[in-house]
Amino acid sequence: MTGPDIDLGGVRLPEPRQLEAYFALTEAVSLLQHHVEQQLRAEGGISTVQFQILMALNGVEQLTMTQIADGVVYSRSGLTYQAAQLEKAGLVTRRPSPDDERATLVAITDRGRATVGKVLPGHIEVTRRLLYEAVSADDLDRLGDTMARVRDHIREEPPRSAAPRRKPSSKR
Amino acid sequence: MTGPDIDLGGVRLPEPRQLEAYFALTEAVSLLQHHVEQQLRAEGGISTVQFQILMALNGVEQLTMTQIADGVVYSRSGLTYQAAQLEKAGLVTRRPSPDDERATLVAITDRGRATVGKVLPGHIEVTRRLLYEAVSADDLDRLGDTMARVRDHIREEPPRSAAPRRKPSSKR
DNA sequence: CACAGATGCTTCGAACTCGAAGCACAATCT
DNA sequence: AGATTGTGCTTCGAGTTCGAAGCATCTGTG
Repeated sequence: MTGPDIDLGGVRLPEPRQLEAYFALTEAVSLLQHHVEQQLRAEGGISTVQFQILMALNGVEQLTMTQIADGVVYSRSGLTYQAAQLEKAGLVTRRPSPDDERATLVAITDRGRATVGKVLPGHIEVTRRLLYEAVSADDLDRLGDTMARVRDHIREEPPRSAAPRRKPSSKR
Repeated sequence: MTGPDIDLGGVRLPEPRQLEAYFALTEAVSLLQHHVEQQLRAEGGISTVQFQILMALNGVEQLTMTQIADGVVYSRSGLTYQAAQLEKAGLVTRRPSPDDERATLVAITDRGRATVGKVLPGHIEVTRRLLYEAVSADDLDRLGDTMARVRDHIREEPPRSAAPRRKPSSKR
């Protein structure tokens, strides 16, 4: 996996190709997300996070806050805030779990489902126009495979809250 | 999340493969950016945006706010805020352009360069561990090509909400 | 030159975000 | 059981973000 890197002043820099891939990746996704945000706000009055929460709830009966947070890359407190917003807008309901008094069960309402239905076409249209249109079906497949692998790889990362191994490891 | 033939509000969704690619893409990048954010904050006390701004300024002598904004996906007002933060921290300088009194010229300071140098190794390490490690050099090349194409494609998009090319109605 | 519109940036208000701290309930230990 | 530790979520404060509106300057046209 580790290609031949350039050693420069003790810092191993990745090859230009690697950097290029990384920058293109983050920039393209930023641009994509920006357009998506606009569309969701304009057509449904919701944010991307809210849309993601609604999508997570759409197929299932209900989820706890923790279960939602596991699916969405988001802070717990931020999720609390957004869940409150969604409840205020009548798109979800919240109630304490009967099994565990600490847990909050969140469920999507008919109105929430309606909002998803109203916003989804435009969302798909945007992604189609910006993403699918730019790459071949074949490349898109490969892209999906690669990013799924990256996603799983990062998910498997150990929590780095207490392991700052700060060692240049004198291998010179 | 649901079956193969998803129909919400009479909308036909793209192929599952396409959706999978899109979701994997956004999720993986979100996870990656989260880790990057942590590293930059911990080792250099700066945010991702600030890092991007510094990186944009690193090679050149100076840039206007607009030029920076063109490179970073970010709102103008947000850029003003962050530039003020960076100036307060002594990492950049700001001064009005001699050519155009409206324009603000931003330049990185030695201290700014030092911060970049301090933070870059860790940044590279994180991307290596999370991204490069998960995919083969070959796939990474392909990924870079694809995302560069997507980026350019989106950049070419007509600014649908930014440029009011049609406002002939009433006089004011 | 006058002046209307464009351009570059900042200010403003409101909304959003995060981590730390807090609260209440649950599980585990002795 | 009582005490201790863990878990699920919310609250809180500080900082960040955006778009709209505002200000100053520039440019094009007559």
